[in-house]
Amino acid sequence: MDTVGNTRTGPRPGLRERKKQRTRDALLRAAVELFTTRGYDHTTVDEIAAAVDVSQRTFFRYFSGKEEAALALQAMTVAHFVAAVRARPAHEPPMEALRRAVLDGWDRISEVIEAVVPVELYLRMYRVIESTPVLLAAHLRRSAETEEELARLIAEREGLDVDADPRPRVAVAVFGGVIRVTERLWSTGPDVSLEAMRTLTAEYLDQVGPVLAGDWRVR
Amino acid sequence: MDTVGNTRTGPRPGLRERKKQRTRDALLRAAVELFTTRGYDHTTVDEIAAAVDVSQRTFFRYFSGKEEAALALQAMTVAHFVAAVRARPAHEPPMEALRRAVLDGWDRISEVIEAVVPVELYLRMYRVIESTPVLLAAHLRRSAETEEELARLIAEREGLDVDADPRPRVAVAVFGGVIRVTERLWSTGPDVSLEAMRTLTAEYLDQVGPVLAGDWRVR
DNA sequence: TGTCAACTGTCAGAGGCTGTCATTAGCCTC
DNA sequence: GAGGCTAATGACAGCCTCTGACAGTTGACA
Repeated sequence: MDTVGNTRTGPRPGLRERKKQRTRDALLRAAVELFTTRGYDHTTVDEIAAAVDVSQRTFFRYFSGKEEAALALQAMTVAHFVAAVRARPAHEPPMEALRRAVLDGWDRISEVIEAVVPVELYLRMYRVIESTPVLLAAHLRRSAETEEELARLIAEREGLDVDADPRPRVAVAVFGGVIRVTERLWSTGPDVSLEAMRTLTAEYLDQVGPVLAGDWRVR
Repeated sequence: MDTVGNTRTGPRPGLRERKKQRTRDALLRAAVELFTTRGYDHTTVDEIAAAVDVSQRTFFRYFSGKEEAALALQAMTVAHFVAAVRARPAHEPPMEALRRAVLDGWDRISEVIEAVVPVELYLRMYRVIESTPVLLAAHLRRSAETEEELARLIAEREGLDVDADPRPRVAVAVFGGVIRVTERLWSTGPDVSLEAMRTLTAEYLDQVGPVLAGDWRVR
């Protein structure tokens, strides 16, 4: 099964495969639905399984744990983001490529998510993640893994050795740091629209340069 | 009780307090000892409690969970780092203050840690954290909290409003991003000496400027 | 010294997660 | 289309983390 979970392509699979896909989708939907209404901590795996009329054991055959179910939607968008970076023209400077890839990602998010759940639900889940300590922690760890992948990707683009030249990892770390700030501000702020996320991201990325200039008091 | 755990100052406390401190230290030592030898996942709370001859319930009265015990040493050094930033002279530019505070932190780490466990054990524990998914996740979440605290601190230094001016948060995010890269490289690399950590940190922080310059191929 | 409050141990139980094994249900061949 | 093969599932049993409740113990302090 596709780890990321919802790539529907190729020839029509057999009944068995279709059934599995349906079960997984149903579990994911039920989980997100419950998480966003009752909260992550107040939702038990038994409840999720019961909502889909499946045994608890089966839930754990589709998801490595409660956590994975909660982060599955995120994983999908992240995968598309990485693909977008990979697709950027080679002549773009690294930071520029990363910047355009995220902003593009936010623009295309509906296409990716809507196949499984309404985007609105995805946005609500995003806030659950940000406000639930264990989920935030897991999310940050995954972000670290993504950063490693991106660093290798950037190094390749620029014809560098990731383990010899610090710049790819530093670039991605700087970028990732800013992205995480915007994620948190957006999810705790008043305007949770996609447009707000876009402008916030762009605005904050623009601040990296000024920040390095020593004296901030002169604006 | 002090959350960070091991600030021994002020007048000599009563027998009860001293006993509590001893129990906590013993639990922490036992935990770290077991984590670094058997590994975090293969150590149960029962084993830690048994090693100190205390009930499992008591362990949970001193630490909110297994995780907190594993990150307690880290928490101590982080607290000292934040204090160091606070102590930097006001005329230093933000990034400079942060940089000097970390490097200072590494220099003084023995003074902070040695009161509880040998530094060597601390360094080994550091690597356990970095190589244990759940611990790394928790560590990253705490780092995010620290960043928020630092952002407020920097904003205050510079006479800015954290919620109005993006720069404090961006600065800290950039800094934190680089620090985390060095942490990971160091803990997975061949040379785990303190000196290696110091030079790695300095070297990588120096790369932030160059990274933002567009064309990397011209070195 | 006796009372109070803090600390501890014991017990019971919820919830996440795993191994095992029997049963069910697609799939494929003859 | 009957039967064998194998993947998927359900049903337990059990480990581990963590919490609440209650009773026993031990410093602190008048």
